[in-house]
Amino acid sequence: MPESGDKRRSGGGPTEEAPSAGRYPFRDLEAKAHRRWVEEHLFEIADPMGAKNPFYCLNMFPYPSGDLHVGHGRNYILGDAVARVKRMQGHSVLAPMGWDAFGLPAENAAIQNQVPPAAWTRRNIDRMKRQLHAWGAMFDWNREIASCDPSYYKWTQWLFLKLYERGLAYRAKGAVNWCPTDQTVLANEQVIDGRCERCDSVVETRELEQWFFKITAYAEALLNDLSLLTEWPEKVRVMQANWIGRSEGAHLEFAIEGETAPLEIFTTRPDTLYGATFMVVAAEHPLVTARIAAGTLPKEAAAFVERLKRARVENRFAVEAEKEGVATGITALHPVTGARLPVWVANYVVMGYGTGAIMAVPAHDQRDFEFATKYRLPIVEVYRPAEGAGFDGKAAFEGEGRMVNSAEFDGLPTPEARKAIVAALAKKGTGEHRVNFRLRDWLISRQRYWGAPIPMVVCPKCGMQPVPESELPVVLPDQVTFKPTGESPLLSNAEFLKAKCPKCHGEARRETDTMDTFVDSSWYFLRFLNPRLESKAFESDAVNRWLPVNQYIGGVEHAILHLLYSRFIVKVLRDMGLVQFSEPFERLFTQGMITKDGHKMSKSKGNVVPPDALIERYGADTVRLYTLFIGPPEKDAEWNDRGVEGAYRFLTRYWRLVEELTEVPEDTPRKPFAPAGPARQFRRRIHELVEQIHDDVDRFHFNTAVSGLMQMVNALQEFQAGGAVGGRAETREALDLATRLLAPLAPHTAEGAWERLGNKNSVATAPWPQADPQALQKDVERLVVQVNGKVRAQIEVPAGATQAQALAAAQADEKVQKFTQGRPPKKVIFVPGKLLNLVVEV
RNA sequence: GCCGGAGUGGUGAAAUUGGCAGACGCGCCGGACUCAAAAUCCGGUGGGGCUUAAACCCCGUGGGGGUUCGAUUCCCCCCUCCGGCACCA
Repeated sequence: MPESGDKRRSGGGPTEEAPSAGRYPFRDLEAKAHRRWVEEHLFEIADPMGAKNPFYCLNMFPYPSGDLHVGHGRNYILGDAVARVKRMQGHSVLAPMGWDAFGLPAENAAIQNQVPPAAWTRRNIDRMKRQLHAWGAMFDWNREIASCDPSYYKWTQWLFLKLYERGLAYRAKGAVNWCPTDQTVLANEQVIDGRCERCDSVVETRELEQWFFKITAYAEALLNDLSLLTEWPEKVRVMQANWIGRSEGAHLEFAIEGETAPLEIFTTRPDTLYGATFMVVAAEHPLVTARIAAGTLPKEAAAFVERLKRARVENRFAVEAEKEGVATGITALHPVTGARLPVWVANYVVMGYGTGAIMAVPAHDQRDFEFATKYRLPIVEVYRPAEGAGFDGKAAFEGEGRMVNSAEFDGLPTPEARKAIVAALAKKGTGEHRVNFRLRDWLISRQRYWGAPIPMVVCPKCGMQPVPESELPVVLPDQVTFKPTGESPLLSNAEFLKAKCPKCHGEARRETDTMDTFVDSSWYFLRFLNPRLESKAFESDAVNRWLPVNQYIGGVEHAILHLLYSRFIVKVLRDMGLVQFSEPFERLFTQGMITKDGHKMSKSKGNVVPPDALIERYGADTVRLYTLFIGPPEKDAEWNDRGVEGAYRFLTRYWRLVEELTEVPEDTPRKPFAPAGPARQFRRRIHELVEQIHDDVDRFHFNTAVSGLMQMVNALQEFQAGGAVGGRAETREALDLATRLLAPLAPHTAEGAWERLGNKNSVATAPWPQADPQALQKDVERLVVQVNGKVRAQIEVPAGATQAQALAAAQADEKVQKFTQGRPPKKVIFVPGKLLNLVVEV
C-alpha cells in the first residue's frame, strides 16, 4: 500500500506489505485468545476453599431454548465484563454457568417432532455453549450443571423432602390454569393476558389436588429482609413488596343466624364497624357452597353463583366492569349492636384475598357505596373530617376524621377508634388485630413429564409417604407417551408407577407429578461450589465462604418469581442450619431488553438479530463493544446495525495505533521527542480518562466507559497528528492503559495488543490501571465566568487560584467588562477550579 | 385506580454533589484520496437572529409555576409513554 497523505502514518518508517493499514485481524485474535484462555485455565477456580479474595459473579442460568440472540448476549457480555474487571482488581472470581434445563418447550418439541426432551435439550445446550464461547464470555465449565441431570435433580428432590419434613410442603386442593386445547395445566408465567402462550386459547380455572410450598410462612421475613437488599434495584424491591402485599387490619367474626360457625372477615378499617350495613361474600365462599349443597339458598342466588363461577372458569382473567350481586337470604349479626345485616354474594369480592368475605361500609368505601346505591341498601355515616363535608351521599368518603353514630366511640379520631374498636371486640372474643398478606403459597406440582419427579409414593394402607433419601433420585423414565391428556405423561409408564411403600413395604403407587422448574432454579447457585458432590446438595463451608452471590445479573422478568423463591429457599436452609446467610444475592443487576423495530425480539415477529453473522463479519469484540455502548445497561435499547460499524471502526483505529507503535523495534531511533507541553497535556488527558472509565465501570456505566476509550484513541490520534510524532513513551503508556481498560470489554483484541506491547502474561490477569495523580496535576485551570448566572467568558488562571485572583483575572476580561459595564459585583460565587459568577446590579 | 421508571438534537445517548446542556457514536452535509465506487482520512452539524465573513446575541432538556447567583438536576401542579399490581376489603 502506498504512503498516503495520512499524517498519522508518517512516522511509521518503511512498511513492507503494510499488514496494518485498515486491517484488523479479529479472527486470528479471537482464535489465539481463546486458545490461551483455555490452556492457561484463566477462568477456573480450582479450589473454592483456597482461593483468595473470593468474588461470586453469576449470570442467571438460561433455559436452553435454542439459539441466542443479541438481547441474550447483553446479559452474558455484561457478566463477563464484570467478572473480568473483578479478576483484574485482584479477586478470585467464580463465574460458573449451567442450564435451567427442565421445562415445557422440550416436551412440546417431543410432542411435535418425536424428539426425546433430553436429546432436544442436550442439542440446544451444545449450540448455546458454542455461542457463549464465540462471544468470548468465559465461564468455569468444569462447574457446569444442568437441572435435568439426575445428579442435580436428586438434590432438588432432597430439597422437597426437607421442606416436607418441616411441614413446608403439603398437598391441597388448588385452582390451576387449564388450557382446554392442550389438555394441560399451565404455569402462571405461561398464561399471557388470560390466554395460553402456545395455542392462544382462553385459560380456564380448575380445582385440582396439588402440591404447595408454604412460602407464606416466610411472608413477613421476605418482606422485612428487603431492607437488607440495599444493592438491589429499587424497582425490584418495590415489586416484591407489592407482591407480598402486607396490610394491617383486623380479623372480625359476625355470627350467622342459624349457624354455629361465624362469618369471618378481614378489614383494614375496623373503625368503620358501626357503618357496616350488609355483608358480601365471594361466589366460592364455603358458606354459599354449603347452602347450595343443602339446597337452602334462594334459587336466584344459586343461579347467580353458578353463572359467576362458570364465567370465572371460562376466563378467570376477565374483569367484570359492573358490580353485581344477589341477596342470599342469610343474616349476619353485628358483633356490637346485634343489628341484622343481610349477606349478599357479589362479583366484587374474591375468594383469593383475605377470607373471601367483607363487611360492607358504603359511606366510607367506594366499592360498597356503588353496590349499596345500585341495590338500595342502607348507608350509615360513621365519621366526619375536621374540615369539609365528609360523606355527601354522592360518593364514599374514605379519608379520616372523628367518629359519629358509633355509640361510645363517638368523637374519637379515626386512628384511635381503630384501636379502641378492635380492643373492645377482642374482649368479647369476636375480633383481633391481624396482618394479612396478598402472597399465596407456591403451587409447585405440574402434570408434566420434563421436570423433577416429586419424591412421594401413595400407599393404599399408609397413605402419602415420602421416598427415603437413600432411594433418591427418583429417576425420570425415558419410555413415556407424550400425547397431551391432561394427566402426567408419567402415568403411561407402568414400570415407573410401581413402587414400594417405604413404611409397610407393600405395593404402592408413585406420585406422577413433577416439580415446577422454579424449584430447580431456587437453589442452583449453591450447587456451583461443588457441582459433583455426591453425598450432599452442597458443602456448607464452601457455600458460606462464597455466598451471598456478590453480583447477580439477569433480566427483570424474574423480579418476582425466581428471585422471591430463591430468597425463600435460602431462608429455609438457614433455619435448617445449612447456610449462614439470609439472602442469596447481595447485589442484583437487571439489564434492559434489546429491541428491534421497537419490539422485543421473537421468532414470531421475525425481528431476531442473531449474533453469529455479526461476529463472523465484524468480530466478537465489535459485537461486545456495541452491545455495551448501545445505552445504559439497565435500560431497554434499540438495536441498530449501523451502530455496530462505529464499534468496528473504533477497534480498527485502536489496532492500527498498536501496530504502528510495535512495528518498529523499540531501540530504533526516531524523531525527537515531542515538546514537553503537548506531551504533558496529552498525559493529563489520558489519565483523566483513566479515572473516568474507572468510575464508569464501578457504576456499571459501560456505555460511557466505551465512550471514554474512544476518546482515548481520539486523543492518541490527535497527539500524533499534532506533530508530537516522537512522543513514543507517552504513546506507549497510553496504549498500555487503554489496553488494560479495554480488556474486560473487548478481551480478544486487548489480549493480542497486550502481547504485541511486549507483555508475557495474559491481560486478563494484568492489574486494573489507576490514574497517576501526578499526571492529573494542572498548572493552569480553565474557569467559566458567569455574569448574573449566564456564561459570558472563559479565563485561564494558575491552578489553585484563589477567589481574589480569579476575580481579578475575570475583571480584566473584555467580555466580562462588557456585561458588567463597570458595575462592581454585588456578590461573587466562586467554585474553585470550575466557575466564577459575578452578580451585578442590572 | 395504586406503585415504580422515563420524557434532552435527525437518531442511540452524555452531563457522578445544583455549576459551560448535547460528551461519545450513528446519520447527514462539505472536502481529500479514486477513472469511479467502497473503505479510509479531514472539517461541519440543536433552533433562531445578525453578518460578506469572523465575531456576537437570543431561545432551548414534555408543559406550567416555584426555590436559587445559577436548575436536565431540588419543590409543587399538569401531560404523555413504558413496566408492575389491581374490585386487595
